[in-house]
Amino acid sequence: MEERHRTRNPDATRRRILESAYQEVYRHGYQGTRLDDVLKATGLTKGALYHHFPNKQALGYAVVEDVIRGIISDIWRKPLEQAEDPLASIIHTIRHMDRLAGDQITTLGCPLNNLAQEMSPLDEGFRRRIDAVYQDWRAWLARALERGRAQGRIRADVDCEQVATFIVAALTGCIGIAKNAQSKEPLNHCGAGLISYLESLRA
Amino acid sequence: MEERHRTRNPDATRRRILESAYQEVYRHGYQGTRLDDVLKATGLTKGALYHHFPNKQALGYAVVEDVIRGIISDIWRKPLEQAEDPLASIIHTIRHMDRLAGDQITTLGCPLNNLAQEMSPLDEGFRRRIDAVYQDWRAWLARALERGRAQGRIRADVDCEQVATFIVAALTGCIGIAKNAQSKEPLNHCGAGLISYLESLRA
DNA sequence: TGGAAAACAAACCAGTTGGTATGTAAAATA
DNA sequence: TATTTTACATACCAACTGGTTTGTTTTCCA
Repeated sequence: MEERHRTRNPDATRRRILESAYQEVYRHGYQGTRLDDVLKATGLTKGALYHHFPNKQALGYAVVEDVIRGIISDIWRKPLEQAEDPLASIIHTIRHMDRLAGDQITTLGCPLNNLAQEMSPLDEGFRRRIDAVYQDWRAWLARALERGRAQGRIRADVDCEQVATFIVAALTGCIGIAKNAQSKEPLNHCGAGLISYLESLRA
Repeated sequence: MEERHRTRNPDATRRRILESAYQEVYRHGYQGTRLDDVLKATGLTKGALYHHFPNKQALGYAVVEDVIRGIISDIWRKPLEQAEDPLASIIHTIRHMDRLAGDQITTLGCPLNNLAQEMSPLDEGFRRRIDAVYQDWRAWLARALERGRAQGRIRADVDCEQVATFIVAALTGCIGIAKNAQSKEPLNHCGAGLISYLESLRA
């Protein structure tokens, strides 16, 4: 039986720090994130932070691996695995992106892409961890597309790996456009282009 | 007659600072850019910097308006205006992106997108200036597409504005993927998806 | 049950960084 | 030519920021 601690709960503390760090990084970027601000939102102090993480970099790495990866997974992995018509599922997710990913997607963009564009050229550790999430994301898409192709719903000549890469790229680009415009409209406007491309893959 | 000053040339000094600032911002982001580093590359000092720019923010704004805008214009504006077959011109530019935009495009990404993703949610002044460049870029593409449609080279049912937006988004996304992978391969791999979409617009 | 280890809090520190005050030589101007 | 203005250089500073040290209270375990 799991025992409930009222006064201390290190796992929950770690998660509180991580969640706050994620929000700060999402809003201000990694370099723009101040550890004092991360802590202010939790009510904790430096002692707690440096007990759970050796330094700011390790906290940033953990945000990628423990928070952002889970967010992408929630939106894409399960729906794709369970979908009867994979292509329809992909299109559905793109169409309802703002609802599925939260309002912040329009104003703050894709948290994975944000970190990728900021940190990939600066820190190889970040780059590798971010790339691992992208690889997972592409793999979930590619496997779903292959299933659709095996079902005969998708054209036989479609290169599923390439299409998966393009979907990730194009969708990321669309979200980025919406973020810069600070409006939902371009996300739908631009997503329509991606969807029309996807429709063209139908058998 | 333009007189050549050997000892002082404020316009050239301003441009040296701007060019160096562009490189630093391109490499480290705006928040990651240190004014001392910008100056180190020029051999100038704070006195020169703060004579030409009131503060770091104004320098950042000038990088968008005076440097990045020119780079995008060089790559897209003239080729599109002069192209006989606009769609072929677009595809050509995408195919030879690494040559046209320089090697840095693979390792450092799109300078406009970098700043957009970092600064749009943080600074309205940045956002507006970046958005103005995006609007120009889309307009150049949309006008070229309309010309192609009028020529009968592009399908009559194509929404040129929407396609232009999608091209910008998808290409930006492709460059971002290549940057995170730190390799040219995904740029071509991913650009192929965009090109196959563009081919489908042919009449 | 008592000592060790874990989980924090609080105060502090040194390096960094955008910005400023002051000085000075070259150009423009009157 | 005298004077003002421009175009910088130099030295300096206050605020910020990641990280450390020390102290205290729980929790674990032998």
